[in-house]
Amino acid sequence: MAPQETHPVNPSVKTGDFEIEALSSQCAARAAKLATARGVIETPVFMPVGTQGSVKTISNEELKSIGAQIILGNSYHLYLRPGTELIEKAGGLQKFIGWNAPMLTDSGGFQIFSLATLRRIESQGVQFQSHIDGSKHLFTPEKSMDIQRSIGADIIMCFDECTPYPCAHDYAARSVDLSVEWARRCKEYFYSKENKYDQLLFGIIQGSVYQDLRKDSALRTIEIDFPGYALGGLSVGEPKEEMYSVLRETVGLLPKNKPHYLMGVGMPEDIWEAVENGIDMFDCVLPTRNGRNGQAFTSLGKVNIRNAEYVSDFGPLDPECDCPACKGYTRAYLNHLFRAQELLVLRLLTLHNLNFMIKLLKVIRNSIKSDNFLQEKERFLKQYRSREKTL
RNA sequence: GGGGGUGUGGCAGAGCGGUCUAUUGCACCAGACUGUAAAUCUGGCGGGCUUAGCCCUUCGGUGGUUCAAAUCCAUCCGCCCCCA
Repeated sequence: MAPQETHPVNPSVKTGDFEIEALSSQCAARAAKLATARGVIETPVFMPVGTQGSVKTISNEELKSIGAQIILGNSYHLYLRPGTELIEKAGGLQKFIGWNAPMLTDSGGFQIFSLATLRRIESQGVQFQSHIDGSKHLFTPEKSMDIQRSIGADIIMCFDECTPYPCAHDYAARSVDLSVEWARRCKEYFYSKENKYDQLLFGIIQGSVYQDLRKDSALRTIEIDFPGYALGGLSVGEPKEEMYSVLRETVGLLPKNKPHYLMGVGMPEDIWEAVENGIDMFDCVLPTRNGRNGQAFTSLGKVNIRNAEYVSDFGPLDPECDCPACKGYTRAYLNHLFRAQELLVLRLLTLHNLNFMIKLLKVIRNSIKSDNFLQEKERFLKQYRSREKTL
């Protein structure tokens, strides 16, 4: 394969184009195509998370084989290791890891939440103490832009503060001010330099679970103007109803002709709910992390493959699934592998879960195009919840 | 034949007079995980009940000493090591 000399944008498609193919007549769901420098993404889409430049346990070929269109990387983690210098030397992250398709990087904003004990928010940015060696690193909006420019993903995110749950209203309000100001700085700084990889910079809406703050954040972020908008600070521990209620009130405020990305979500039921309200893009660690922890998402609900009930269950993990784990192996064997701590099971469950999510989004997309989204949602959820344990 | 050691809950292994249903690890049984500090974490793990508590039964067997024994004594049974 010949190395790419410049960014491989297809000259016939303008990066950032968001072509809506179908709108549901029943709700705000839509099916669309988003053009990025390294390819067009069909939405709604699920994006596997590969924090350190790798979707844990899964090869690029396998990702392709299950239909992954775009994967995530993370600024904080990749900046610490292997470092932006090396990634630049390699010709960008995609070349470095051998993924010749779209990528998106998170800004480090989530680490403000997840590494709360290892950082301090200051006026200019956030002082992180490396979880690897304890060294200190100041992340500013400008720094995050520099990192993400070096990494070179097709979609990059504004540096924001992902607030925790619960979060007091006045804190959340000040945090919205901060994230809006940072978004302004991100945009200004990012476009002050050459956009070498033709990257798309998305803005992020915050405001915790408060509708007034969400609205304020949305309007002010839209005012700055980005090619795409994300909802952040959700699925951080709040009750589902809180998240759903924010979705109902906030997604409608976003420009209809631009992609809507719900960060960090999620569970199958959350994804239906979000698409119904107009979300186009999702990322979540659940398929990969839960897979490694023995939990599979199946058409019949969640399955903890470690459990005793599967010791001699010689059926497939998910009878409706066509993934390698379901086609070639039994629940009993997967259970055995998990008990014996054989690494194969981590790969098989991860592959299955990712396949499940990607296929789910395909089903959702098709249901929008055939305009029976709500019926499909009901059908899916009924089956998905059919074996839920009732007490 | 002589000498020494040891037997604890599924396994390994602490405890060596009261605070012991008995540390810990493994195994086992469940649960959690949502822009990844995660192949991780949490809970349970003798029996029963009116289950944030109460009752009963456990530390090879038996019998003692003691107000009180997994812990001390005697004896029986089993296992291990060294010398001959």
